[in-house]
Amino acid sequence: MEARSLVFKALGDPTRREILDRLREGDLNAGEIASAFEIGKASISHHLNLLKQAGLVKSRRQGQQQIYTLHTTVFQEALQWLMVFFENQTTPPNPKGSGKLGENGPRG
Amino acid sequence: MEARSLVFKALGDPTRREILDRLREGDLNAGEIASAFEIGKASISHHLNLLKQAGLVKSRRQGQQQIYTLHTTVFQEALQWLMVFFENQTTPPNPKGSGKLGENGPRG
DNA sequence: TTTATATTTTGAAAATTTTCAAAATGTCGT
DNA sequence: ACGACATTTTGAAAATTTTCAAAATATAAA
Repeated sequence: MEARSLVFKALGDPTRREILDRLREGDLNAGEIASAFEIGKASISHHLNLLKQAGLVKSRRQGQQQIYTLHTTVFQEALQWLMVFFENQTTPPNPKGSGKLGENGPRG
Repeated sequence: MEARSLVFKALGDPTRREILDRLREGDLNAGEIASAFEIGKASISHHLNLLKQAGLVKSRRQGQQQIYTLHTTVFQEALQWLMVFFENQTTPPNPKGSGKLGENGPRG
């Protein structure tokens, strides 16, 4: 599947977002991640695999354990894609400027 | 379902992303949107409904037509959520700074 | 009110996702 | 090689999503 769908689909699940959230505080192995949830290990393993396919996490083996880390590059790409929705948006034909771009519009 | 999952799930489908992309250039009615895709009108109506539930678009009636518009507030919230993954991330224990934040890190 | 146009809702099939239990794989310590 | 532990893969059930055709709804025009 295309990279962008994989990323947004991965982010569309609360369990997977919580996994990412926990990884922000530091790397975790699969067991540590699994024990934070009610669902089984196999299910977590599946979620981890989706996150990996999306490029949102990387994993490395350390002895018996598989250690998962956030991989921020893909987050940035998703971020950029979202930002284009503001920066490149042609001015709509609505009455009264709809350019809700924050304090400074596109290009300052 | 929670707002955040709705938004990311909505963005996880290529058809829905293309709908959003087309709406960037200006408002469109349901028929105009549907005719840009191979799939049936009922299916597009369903996608539009999901986008609406996610808050990514709004619709208004104009005569017989239903006109769809981008609603950027929710984009910004998704954007913010993603940004927190950089700004609030505790420095990882990896060797050599992993703060891949672009030219200027968080807080300049 | 009848007819036409635009869109949504309904009901159902096909496809995908989530989950679990059990089996398989990989690594470590003996 | 063997047993214990950590994790993934497999096979299958349950739940959700995507799609379509047909019916229903809403507005407009005659």
